[in-house]
Amino acid sequence: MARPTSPQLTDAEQRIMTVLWERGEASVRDITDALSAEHGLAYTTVLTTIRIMTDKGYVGYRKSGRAHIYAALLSRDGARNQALGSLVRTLFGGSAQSLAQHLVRAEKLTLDDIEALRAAVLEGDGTDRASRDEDPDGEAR
Amino acid sequence: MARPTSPQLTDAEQRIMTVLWERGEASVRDITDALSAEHGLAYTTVLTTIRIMTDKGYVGYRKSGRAHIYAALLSRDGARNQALGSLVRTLFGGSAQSLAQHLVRAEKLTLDDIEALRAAVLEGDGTDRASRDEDPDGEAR
DNA sequence: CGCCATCTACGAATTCCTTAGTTGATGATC
DNA sequence: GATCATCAACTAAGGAATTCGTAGATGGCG
Repeated sequence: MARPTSPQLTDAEQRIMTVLWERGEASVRDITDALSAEHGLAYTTVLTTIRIMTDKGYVGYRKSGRAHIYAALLSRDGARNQALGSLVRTLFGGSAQSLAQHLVRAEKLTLDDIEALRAAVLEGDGTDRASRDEDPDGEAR
Repeated sequence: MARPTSPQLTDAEQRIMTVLWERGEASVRDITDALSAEHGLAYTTVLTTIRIMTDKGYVGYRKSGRAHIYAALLSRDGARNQALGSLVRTLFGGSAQSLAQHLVRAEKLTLDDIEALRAAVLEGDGTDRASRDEDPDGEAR
């Protein structure tokens, strides 16, 4: 009767995932170094967090000598879908359109941005979608 | 050295906030009844949660007889900005445009939706923005 | 006026998250 | 081959979040 396990990535998990998504693979040392710029985390802190992420099935690893080389098992696109879906559901009544309107009202989207959106939807309206190069994601396993 | 206080609304807080935003005002009994459909929460659970929210300054109340009538001190728009900003920062490299492109690729935005966005940005490009009736928010205190 | 229902306040129990230290194994270096 | 550095595993600690029970106050009704 306590807090249930979050279905979302926690902050610490998010930080590590971002590094993995950017690099494809990384050792705990790599991650610790990459995060040391902004967050001065101890090596063991990263190690513990990534062990939990392994338990949760978020990351996998292969052995390279004594070290483990980790890689994301969740795609960035999947995480984006998950997070966006949750946000749309809880704060925007389930309407992605409502979210987009909010971005416009908050002036986070310019007219040029919207033109680019239209170009994207017109280009990808056929049978082949998700084959664009706008943002090189898709490194799911 | 522990988890820092979340700057975001937690799940339980989010649920209650939604009720308050929809109703404007509500007693603990009202909220408990409203949430009983989906979540079978005990009266005291809601009471405790809303007490914490009061401590955090998220909600205020007025006394009505023996009961407290609560109201949100955070606007839904403010919460949306906060949550969206955080999401864009962590998962979309700070680019709202990138988020919007993701919605298009995931087919969450139709061409009509995008046309509506353009209409909105064209309409509200002057000095008067946030005076639209698309979505009746804005019930900040 | 006394009883009952309802409300708030307080705190307990539990799980989770975050951070980090200690320990034992393992590979490299000399 | 012995020592030293590095790595994973285990342990620990403390605060946050979520849930709900108990107790005291208070207002309504007979």
